[in-house]
Amino acid sequence: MRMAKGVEWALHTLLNLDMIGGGPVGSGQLAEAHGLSASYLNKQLQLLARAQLVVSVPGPRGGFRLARPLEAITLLDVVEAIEGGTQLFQCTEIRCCGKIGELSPPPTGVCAVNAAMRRAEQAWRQALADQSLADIRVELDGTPMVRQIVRSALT
Amino acid sequence: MRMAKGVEWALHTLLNLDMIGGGPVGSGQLAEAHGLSASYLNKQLQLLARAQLVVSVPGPRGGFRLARPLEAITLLDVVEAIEGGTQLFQCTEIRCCGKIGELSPPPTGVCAVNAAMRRAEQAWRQALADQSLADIRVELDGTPMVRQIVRSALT
DNA sequence: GAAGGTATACTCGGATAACAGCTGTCCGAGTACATAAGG
DNA sequence: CCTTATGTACTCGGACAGCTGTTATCCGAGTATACCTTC
Repeated sequence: MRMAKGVEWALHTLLNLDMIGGGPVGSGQLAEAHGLSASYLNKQLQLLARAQLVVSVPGPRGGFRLARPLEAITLLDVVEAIEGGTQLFQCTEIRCCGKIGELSPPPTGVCAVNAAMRRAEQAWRQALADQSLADIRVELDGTPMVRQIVRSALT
Repeated sequence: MRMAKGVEWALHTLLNLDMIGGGPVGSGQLAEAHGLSASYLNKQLQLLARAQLVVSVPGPRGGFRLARPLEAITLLDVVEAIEGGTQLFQCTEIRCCGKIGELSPPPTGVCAVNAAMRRAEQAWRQALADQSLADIRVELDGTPMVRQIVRSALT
């Protein structure tokens, strides 16, 4: 079980978009900034656009720009935009199959195993929702001249 | 991103092993209990045996039995036994690649994005570690005659 | 009748294919700009 | 000189292969049991 690489790409790219500020930036430039595949990064940016985290501008001088300030974008927003809203643990209801399933009466409540796993997953989602990209930007600002580097790399 | 199906199989199977109690049960019987593939469940049980959650008994009348009471088995134990101890978010250090990587000085601390994702993952692992299989058994005991059904299905 | 050896059947254990989803790439649709022609 | 039509180049957007990891299966190694032979 591993998170899609696109999540990492999206997070760094969103931070770069904020560092630049202003007009839209093409996926090609954003990819060169970190040595990524432009086409595949574009795919991830399309997912972010569908989730309304960025807005896409077609045509020359087009590209992507942030749809909201970083304060209004949580880690959960990005993860769900890239990965989709699916659950980590997907209950197959095997309690209803096989000999035990045949001998048991039709279950009424939620599977106890599923409930326990969802509780843990909920803690994860909550921790993701509690951190915004602005919080990460604060840590990044500790390193010197980040903004200048990003701006010179993306122009 | 989806958790391996084997985690669900392992959790239900561990609970069944406790309901039965006593002697070892073969993977074939455990698989029939929920209509699973015996060979593949056996693979998962081998992973549980390596993690010392169950002990395997070879030969006829052999099988698997719990190595510890359910109180001493957490959800995290099972997840890590099946999935391995790998992180959900694996940082590729793309901050060191591309134009930004070339222009930036060699980074000293941990990547801020990675740190934030690990914090959330830590919350998940903690929530998994806080729940033992005995807690799930308590919920299961609410449903009537679970033990009799499991025992009659596994004999 | 008892002891020992042997064959057997049943289990785990690991090595081997089949499938799905992530990863990466390509080409078409659409748009803003630049250019050139006409009034 | 200003306006307008047109061509062009650059962008997003979605459709198309490749590859890693999960899912599923099969066969060999090892052992307790049952049986048969022998004393």
